[in-house]
Amino acid sequence: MRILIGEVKDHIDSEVEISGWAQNIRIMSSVLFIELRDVSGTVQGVLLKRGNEELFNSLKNVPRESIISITGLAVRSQAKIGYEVQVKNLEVINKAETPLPLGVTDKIESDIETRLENRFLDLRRPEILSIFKVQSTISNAIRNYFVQHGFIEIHSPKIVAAATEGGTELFPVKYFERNAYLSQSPQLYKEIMMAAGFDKVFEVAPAFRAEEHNTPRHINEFTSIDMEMSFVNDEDVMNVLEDVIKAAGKSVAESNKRELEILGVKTPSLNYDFKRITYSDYVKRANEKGFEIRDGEDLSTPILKSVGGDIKEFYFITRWPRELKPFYVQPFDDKYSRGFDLQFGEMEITSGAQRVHLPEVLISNLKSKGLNPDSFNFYVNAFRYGMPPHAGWAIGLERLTMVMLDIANIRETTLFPRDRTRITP
RNA sequence: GCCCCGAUAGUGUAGUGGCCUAUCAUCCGAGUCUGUCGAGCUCGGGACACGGGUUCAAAUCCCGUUCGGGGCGCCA
Repeated sequence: MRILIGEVKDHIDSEVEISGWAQNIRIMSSVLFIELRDVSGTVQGVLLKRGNEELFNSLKNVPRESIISITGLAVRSQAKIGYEVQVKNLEVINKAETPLPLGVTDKIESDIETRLENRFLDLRRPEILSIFKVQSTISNAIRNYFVQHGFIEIHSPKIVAAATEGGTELFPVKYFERNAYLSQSPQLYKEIMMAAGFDKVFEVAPAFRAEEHNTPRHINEFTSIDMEMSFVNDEDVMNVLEDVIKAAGKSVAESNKRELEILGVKTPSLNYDFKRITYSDYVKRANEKGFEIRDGEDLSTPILKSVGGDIKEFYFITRWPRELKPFYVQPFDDKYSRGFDLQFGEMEITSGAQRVHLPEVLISNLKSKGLNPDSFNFYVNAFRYGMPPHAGWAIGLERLTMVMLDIANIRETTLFPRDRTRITP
């Protein structure tokens, strides 16, 4: 029975079977060492030449990263980690070709381009694997939170007919004899679920944005963690969001000690109240820092970097001007809305809002954004026959992973990023 | 979409008009060495993105193409 390499330490002085990638084979005149790696770690196998000549000599032709299975005695030794496996039986299951397009254990760092082109090799590196182990913890912690709080998980369509918000470009797809688009957001559908009476829903799914952006924080397909709740306002869902982020941080701190160590990242400590800063206050701070921005203008990247750079923690920007937010965001007064963003420093992690629930407000908002309410009938109709007040938000999973692990490029927190020019692998 | 920068062995780099038959490391191959190390040592292998131009002479200067990185806009 194969055990994980990480479990070998629990089987000292007994026989173990381990399988994985031979990341390094060091051969001396009469003894050789094989470093074997699997998802749980690495261990060294030792083989003496005496009595094993044939096997010993055959290993001289086994390239790095070949798949090998070893059976042998786990013993304490002078190996760096304090124990090793004395090889009794060794099977070369699948030889790797040489040279590797990317050295898995080389001390030389490859460019992100080379790494993404050979992502399966890049992902073998413990640091890179650790990023995605942490990401798994984050999404599961958030999922658990929702499930424990009575949310219903939904799966909304990703092929849609209409734009969601107007602003963002969509990817067109051929849908038999008609034109359709890839969904940029489940926004309209999760609101319809409030009209359907589901009360609290969440969805973890891809979102597609056809913007030709070229930045370290945008990709064209990302994972959106969406939620929507009925009979609540913007403040309520901000509180839920704060709880959710803290639950994720706590879960990472508890279950990813080894990964954080490998990544050289401090355990996320979220033992503070997330500040609520109004948009207008943010504008004031920007002006104090020498930017010339009037109330009503969008917050530019340089402003977010400057003002947000002073706040190296999670915080909300609330009460955005109505004209900067989509039609479905509930007005606060004539000028401002009940829309908010969750930021970390300069980075927008979440966008949320209390939503419009009265059909006449929705229609007037659509018109004032230059959209035709008729083309949103499937959505507006849901508001005509009993739509509760509701609010919700959407987290960018890759961005949340970035800020939790202090990673600068979103491509690092995406398994196979889809950016302006990359659609393979 | 606009602006800036870049492309040299499998990988990461040095190179600033002749000293380039191109540096170093890693890697790959051959040999050597009973123990922890990023193991060592010896020998060998492998590259100037593509197309055009300037020049006696181009990896190096100019133009175009392709690809990549970054900034801005936009957003998660």
